[in-house]
Amino acid sequence: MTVPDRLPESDQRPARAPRSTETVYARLKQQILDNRYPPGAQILESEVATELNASRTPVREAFVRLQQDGLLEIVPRHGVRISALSPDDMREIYEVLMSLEPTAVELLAARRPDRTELASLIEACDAMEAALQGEPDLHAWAAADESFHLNLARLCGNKRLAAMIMQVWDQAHRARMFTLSLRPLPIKSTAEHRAVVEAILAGNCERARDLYFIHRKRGGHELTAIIERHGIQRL
Amino acid sequence: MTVPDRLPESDQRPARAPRSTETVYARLKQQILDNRYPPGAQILESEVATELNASRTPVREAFVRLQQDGLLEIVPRHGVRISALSPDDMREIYEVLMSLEPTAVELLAARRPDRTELASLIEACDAMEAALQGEPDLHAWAAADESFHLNLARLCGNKRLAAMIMQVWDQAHRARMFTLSLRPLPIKSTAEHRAVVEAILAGNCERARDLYFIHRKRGGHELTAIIERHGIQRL
DNA sequence: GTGCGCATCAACGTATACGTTATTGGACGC
DNA sequence: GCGTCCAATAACGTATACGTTGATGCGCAC
Repeated sequence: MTVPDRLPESDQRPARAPRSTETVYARLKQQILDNRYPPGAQILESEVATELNASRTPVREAFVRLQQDGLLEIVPRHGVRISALSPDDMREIYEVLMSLEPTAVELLAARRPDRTELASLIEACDAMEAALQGEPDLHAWAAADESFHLNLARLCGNKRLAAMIMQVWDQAHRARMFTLSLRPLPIKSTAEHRAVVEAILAGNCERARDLYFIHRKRGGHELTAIIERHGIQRL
Repeated sequence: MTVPDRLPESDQRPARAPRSTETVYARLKQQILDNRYPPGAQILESEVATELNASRTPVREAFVRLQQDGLLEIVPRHGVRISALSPDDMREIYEVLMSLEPTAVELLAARRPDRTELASLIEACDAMEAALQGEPDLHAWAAADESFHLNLARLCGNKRLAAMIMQVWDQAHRARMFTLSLRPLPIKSTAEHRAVVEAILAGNCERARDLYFIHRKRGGHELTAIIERHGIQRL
């Protein structure tokens, strides 16, 4: 162990060979989110390794990261199991989001951003509205919704907060996709997003926070209602 | 026929061999929190491996987990560097805690727990008060403080929320220890903890949440004031 | 037919080997 | 003297080998 006098400056390197671990992690995560590995599925290290043309070592490393992301569980000597969300898990996730996301909105609003800085949010609102014009395109709407929330997290100026929001957001991704066609048309939700952006632009932190909290709370209620109505136990 | 979950308490059956990865992770984490590896320090996989009598494989796995905990950074081809907290990191951490911990208090209060359920919190309050009687024992106080907050996270009934609180709490551990002797005697802080417990017992969710928020906010201000006053850039 | 026990095996957990890359020190030229 | 280039080396990233463990299936006893 050495303690350098100065921290090494973060110089940008020209080109860096992409690490296998990174590829495996990204692709596995994508496949889990896309439901290609359904919840409850058991996966073997060697299967993934051969499928992704890698050895078990980077696969294991990716598994460890995905476990901390809450997307799978490593069961010793049994391989890994893709996490399934119970209704109770959904409650937890929405409680966390109801805490973190309004805070993110408040922090963002307090910085008094102009329209330029909020471009990604405004575009997402536009895209949500466009997706509901005429024949509704629910997947386009969901993509815009996701973009809105991820950009909100990014813009809040707190990397830890952003990372935490994205983490639980990813955990709930499959559930959102699943309930997408079961919920009422998200017209109100779309309007709420727009209202939050306007409140931020108006510099009204309190209002932005409250609007967002209500939005999140309603979304959570809608989701849990669907889950209960359909008696879904695992997703 | 199902096998009992728990092994017999007598040591007739040897306990399941703990995995090396787990040991390495736990010991490394402890050493980082105890400041045995100071912030900014560069560590080599092979050093840790020989020191802990393990091979590089479990060490790498522990590194990956510790990186996601935010306690170190893996710099490709350069080993790992123990994370150093900037004043900005402290801001981030306290913003997160100011969001999550009041939520945890509110959730706990909403469950209307009795004194028995809150025993660990009450004991922590007692311990904090005891540590300030006569000659103040700051380390004992800090341990009780830590116990209070971790138990609060545990009791709130939301595992994800608890894990997130503990994660950032650990990140700030060294900073708290460092500033322990620089801050005023935590008499007020101790009283605030007690007040929160009383509000929870009284079933007053709003009050419990608000009290806690104020407590956390004051703690954050104290810490940042110390950091600024001493011109600390990295800790 | 049922249940217990042993053997076989599959998959993991860990160790180690190998190739790659970035750094460092020295030599050479200016 | 100083800067540049090259070679040696250290450390990582990945692959692979090895031992361990829990599971599965078959046979035998009852």
